[in-house]
Amino acid sequence: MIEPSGRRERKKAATRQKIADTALSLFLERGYDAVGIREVAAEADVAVTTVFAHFASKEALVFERDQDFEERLTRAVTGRPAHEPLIAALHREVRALVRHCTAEGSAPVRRMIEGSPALREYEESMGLRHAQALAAALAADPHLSRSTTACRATARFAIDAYALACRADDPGATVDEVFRMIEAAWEATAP
Amino acid sequence: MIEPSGRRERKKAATRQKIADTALSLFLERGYDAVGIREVAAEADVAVTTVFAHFASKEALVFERDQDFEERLTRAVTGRPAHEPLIAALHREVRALVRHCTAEGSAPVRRMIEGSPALREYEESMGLRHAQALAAALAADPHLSRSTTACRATARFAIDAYALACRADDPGATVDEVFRMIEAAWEATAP
DNA sequence: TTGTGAAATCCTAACGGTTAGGGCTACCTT
DNA sequence: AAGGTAGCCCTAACCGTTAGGATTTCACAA
Repeated sequence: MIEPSGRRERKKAATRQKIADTALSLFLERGYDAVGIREVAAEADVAVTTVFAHFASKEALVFERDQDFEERLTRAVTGRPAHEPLIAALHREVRALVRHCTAEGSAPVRRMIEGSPALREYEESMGLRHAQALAAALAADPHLSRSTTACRATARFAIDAYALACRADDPGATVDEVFRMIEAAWEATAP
Repeated sequence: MIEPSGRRERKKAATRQKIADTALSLFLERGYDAVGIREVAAEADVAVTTVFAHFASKEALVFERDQDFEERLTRAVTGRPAHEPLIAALHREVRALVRHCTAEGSAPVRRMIEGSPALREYEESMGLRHAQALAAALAADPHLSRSTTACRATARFAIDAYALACRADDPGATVDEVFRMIEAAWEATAP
């Protein structure tokens, strides 16, 4: 449990970042399917096994920030101001996440994801994991005495809102509309 | 566009069924990951390429009835009695589907699915496809003048209900509870 | 009946993601 | 300064999947 202090950690992080950057730029340049793992490794000047030491799969190279996403989502619940209603906090955070993923610079990445079934599928299954984490956060909140089922359903609904909005013509409006539905669903579970 | 009359169709269906049956029984016997496609093919006495002529992937061998599922779901909407409210019809159908998948004999299959990340992921992405089909059916219903977003969200919520219920301790109660939420969400979108 | 086209199947070889095995080097700790 | 180990490397392989092209089997019409 000791925190190793320095160079090794930095080098590891640098290697990871270099792999992710190299991969993304190759993917964007020539297409996700057209670039192989062996090629990514060669271009990043590491061994294939090193790539898989840092990323669990080829798809994971594209969703480097996965971890952040989940943390932001759960923190939006656990760390919200004492008086703020749950759904409002969730709504705000999901809106921010959607803005992030529909921002100017993200368009080519989004196009790439939509263009590859493997990536779409992977993104969905990430959403699943995030929904589970969120459901756990909801269930742990002492201010919300709701059933496990209500927590799980609400968590999935929130992820649905995100997924729908990222692909919608008007992402902002979509988030708002779906959250009006979620609000009603949540109210319906009040004890 | 001619309907070929008989033997060829029957033989093809028989081959398909034999492959699916062989695969499922091998998977249940020795574990999904421990059985390779080459082995399934050998045991079913067909070529590997024939397996893939009938099933798009190894996972698809397990979800043979995929097509039925989607049809039942959309038909529950498009074919409901003229007076029956949408959510009630959906609720009824999802409850039936859940009962089907939590029935006595399905337990080993469920266990196998839950035990393999690849299968869980595949099932989720099937759900996605079904949600899209369902959303299209909702959008096409002339009696429900709701926004595209409302239709898409409701479709995903319904699939969520199914997914949650299949894994819940009390599947029936879970379906009912989540559908109370969906009902409220749907009402909130009334024009 | 037989010839013809097409569908279903087969075989082989390969491709691409992924992992096991085992070894080397550089860093951290003591 | 020495030992231990984390991070990295190489090679060879496994497994799902597909391309290519040959072969069989059936449906249908001449």
